[in-house]
Amino acid sequence: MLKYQQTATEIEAYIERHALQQGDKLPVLDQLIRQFEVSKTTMTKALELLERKGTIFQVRGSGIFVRKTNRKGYIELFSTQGFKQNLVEHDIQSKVLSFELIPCPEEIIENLGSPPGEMVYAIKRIRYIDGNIMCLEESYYRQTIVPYLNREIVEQSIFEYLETALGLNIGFSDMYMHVGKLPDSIAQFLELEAGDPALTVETIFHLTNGRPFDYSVITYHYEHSQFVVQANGLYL
Amino acid sequence: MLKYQQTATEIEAYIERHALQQGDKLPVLDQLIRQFEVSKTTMTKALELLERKGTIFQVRGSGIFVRKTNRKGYIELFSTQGFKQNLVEHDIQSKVLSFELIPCPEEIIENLGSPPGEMVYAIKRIRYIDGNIMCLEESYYRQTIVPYLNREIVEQSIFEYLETALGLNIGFSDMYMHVGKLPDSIAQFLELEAGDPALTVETIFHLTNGRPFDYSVITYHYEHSQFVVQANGLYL
DNA sequence: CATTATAATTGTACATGTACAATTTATCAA
DNA sequence: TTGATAAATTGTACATGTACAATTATAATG
Repeated sequence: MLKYQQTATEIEAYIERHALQQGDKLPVLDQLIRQFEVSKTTMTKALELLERKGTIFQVRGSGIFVRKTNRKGYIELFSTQGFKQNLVEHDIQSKVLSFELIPCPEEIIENLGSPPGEMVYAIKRIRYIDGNIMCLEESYYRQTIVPYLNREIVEQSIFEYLETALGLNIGFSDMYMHVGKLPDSIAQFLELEAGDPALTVETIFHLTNGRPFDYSVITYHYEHSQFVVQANGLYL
Repeated sequence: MLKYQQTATEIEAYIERHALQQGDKLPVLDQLIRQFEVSKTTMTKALELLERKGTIFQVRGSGIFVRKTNRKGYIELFSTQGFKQNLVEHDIQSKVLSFELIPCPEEIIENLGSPPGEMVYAIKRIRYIDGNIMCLEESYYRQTIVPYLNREIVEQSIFEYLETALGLNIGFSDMYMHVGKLPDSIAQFLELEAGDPALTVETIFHLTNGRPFDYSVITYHYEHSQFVVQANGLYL
């Protein structure tokens, strides 16, 4: 683990240990540097990371303050997959509806940039959050990049397997979101009525080297999912 | 404008000028440093900014590559307000339904952290994208921070006024999203039926110093809005 | 010709240091 | 007490430099 990531984790632990709340002030930068025994660069990067994550905000001339949402039960939309809720990890279960290795379907090719005839793992599963149906997920993994998957892995967290067991470096993703009426074919999986509202999120995941390896379509159960995003201005 | 922001803008111009496409390689770091005549720190920060923005991605040992979505017509969800679409700014119009200065309503107080009795500008407007109804927006601005607003400003871009005319520094925001069925009261503004699907986004905007100044609830027209987010892993 | 080992390329991590801008605190005048 | 002014505090911008890890290109080997 990189030093600035490690430092960020330690600062999070510090916040937790001291039970700091929204708006509470952290030690001054110089103090943090001495306290955690890192250089200014490293501390700055650690703080920047936490700022992007929404854990703190920094005010020049004033100090470094913790940032917390006061709402509970929201899913963090950008938790690099792996549905995390505010502070609390929740109980996520998966029921695998289908799992097969097939030639990449036409309509997926453009999203994954697959060469013709490439094989992909096609997985359909229902995901539960604390016992409630959260979403239906259909995902496609390029076998060229993910050489092996099995039903057991797919019942757990696929991404954790990719990162730890396969050592893949997940980089960035393009997400496309829209709202619409549920078609009957999907409604039945979510135990909802056709025509009910639904949020659909298509995501193309890339490795750090830019190669797309996973295309997924997630349809959320509108009653069992709400999202929080702690954003930082992009300016420019 | 800061040097690294300026540099980032110039690199964007470079990409545009050379008509670089998805996956095309930029000059190597050292070359960029010489070419744009900045230090390594500045160039790195500029590139990091563009990476967060989703304009490029960097691969160690390999190079810097441009990143572009191939889909058109999606609204960038995190364009620091000011609905921007992929590359193209679109024609945004606003119809002001109501504009008043009132004591902060009960249910808004907790979101804005207003002291009791504080006055807020309450604005309700419909926003059109290329002539189509995009969303209904209800927003509340604390008069303590935004001392003056008028109907004319509100018909244009409020945020631009805040930043340029008032010199406010917009920092970060908390967004809460959920999907549901339209109540009749809102459906009529969007020219939809009650029960139709809708995405509702509540946002609390803060200044760089952490003070919340704007709470807004936006209900999107499900047929005239879809969103793109180009995310970068957060790790940790 | 394919494979493996080696070297060159290229971006990232990290350290140190200077200057500065936004904020807060202290000081002083009215 | 109030309000302006100066000083101290504190984070950010920016420059330079070293070391290193991931990738790619090259050379050596069978």
